[in-house]
Amino acid sequence: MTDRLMDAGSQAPADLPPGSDEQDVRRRLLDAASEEFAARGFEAATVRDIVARARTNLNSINYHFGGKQALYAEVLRHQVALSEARHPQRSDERAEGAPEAALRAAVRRLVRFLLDPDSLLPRLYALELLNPSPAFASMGPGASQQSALASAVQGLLGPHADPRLAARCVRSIYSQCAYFMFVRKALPMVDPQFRHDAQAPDELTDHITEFALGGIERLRRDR
Amino acid sequence: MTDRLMDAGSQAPADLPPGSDEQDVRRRLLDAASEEFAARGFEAATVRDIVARARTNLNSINYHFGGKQALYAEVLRHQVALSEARHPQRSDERAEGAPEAALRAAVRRLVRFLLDPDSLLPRLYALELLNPSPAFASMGPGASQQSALASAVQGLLGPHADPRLAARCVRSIYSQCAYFMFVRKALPMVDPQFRHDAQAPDELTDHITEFALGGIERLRRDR
DNA sequence: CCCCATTTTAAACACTTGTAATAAACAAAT
DNA sequence: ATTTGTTTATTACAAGTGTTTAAAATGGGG
Repeated sequence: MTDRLMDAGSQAPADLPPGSDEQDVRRRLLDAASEEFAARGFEAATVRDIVARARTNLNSINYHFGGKQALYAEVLRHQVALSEARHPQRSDERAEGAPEAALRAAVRRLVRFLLDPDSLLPRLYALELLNPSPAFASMGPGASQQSALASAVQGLLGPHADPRLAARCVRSIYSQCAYFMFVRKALPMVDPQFRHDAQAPDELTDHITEFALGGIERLRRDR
Repeated sequence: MTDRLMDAGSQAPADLPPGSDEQDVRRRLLDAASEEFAARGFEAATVRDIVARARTNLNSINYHFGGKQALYAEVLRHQVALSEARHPQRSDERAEGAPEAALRAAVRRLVRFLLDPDSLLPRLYALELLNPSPAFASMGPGASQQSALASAVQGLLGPHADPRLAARCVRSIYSQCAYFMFVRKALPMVDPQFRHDAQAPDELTDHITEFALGGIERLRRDR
């Protein structure tokens, strides 16, 4: 009956000394589950595969997290935190400089995040977008990503622009980046000539930025 | 032992008279499976739910199609054929007229196809893109959709344009359309202000076309 | 040393899955 | 009317699922 959630206060302040004794299994479980969920999706991923990858027993998930669903929710939170640490909001994105630079910075951050081969979040996020689960709300559906884009677009369109036009432009840019989040796995089949080099993110950033600058400029003139 | 595939020659020429006697169950199965696969994905969809929806028995799938996978492959082919009938390649898309008109026509066709609420293909296609199955190749991964776009972009960029630039522009346009194919289900959560009216496709077409014309024009000047 | 809370194992459970085996119903032709 | 080939219906099965139960091990304070 001693729920795992209750001893967080009794042991949390002193569980680091033994080299992450308590956190060890939990961490391994979190990592293994992240990979399984990202690779196969929530339903297709099995608790047996997860515990095998984490080198622990079948009951661990229920003991440490309370079930498969709770583990999944924790995985989402964990990966969001991880990704936010790896792609911090840089200071120059909100800067007052040229709107073109702000747009380029926002696009670059988005592209790097979505193409980061070491992050499992884009895949998990894409799966959730295609098939939203109750845990989706906890990810704060990409609002932070689009906010930087929104202010840059606002700067380019001018303060008196139609907000709906601005929203459409933001979506036009965001969708070009998000595309790779969705088709990553099928990219060789649908876009065989796409090279996944180290410089791919920068080339992509340049193209999307220029394309967007042209599109925004034309729509601004059209009124 | 009498395989269903063998009597296609012996009964096919005379199975229509009794009001689609033979085709009836098969058709119902195909329709039910299309909806289940589109709603839940291949693995999550169960043969029991499918046969229940088709108002037939559990063995029908194995008898008429030979298994769940074969049924799925048939569903993909069926839906592709259905969609191609509903969205025929119009003659003015390849016309020699103004490249702007060609682009607008290609975008319009793409948007209408992807936003068609009565077609299950976009969902099935999105599922396959996110998680390609062996049956994915049989869909001819959207090549026909992008070819119209490609020729329009080519016409706008000029005959001496860098083919890689043209490919990037095509992808920029296609991704803006495909975005809705992926996020349709989560649209209320990620884009609450998007109205799914009857005129939504046309507004979308206009915006994407103008945005793309501006982007292409800028990239053409950039060289 | 021993008790006790915590954690780890291991086994079992109840349920669902796709498919195979088998039986029943049906329709048409001899 | 009976036989034959085809379709439908029912049942059974083996494998896999998440979860529960209960036993074993662990590791510090009394």
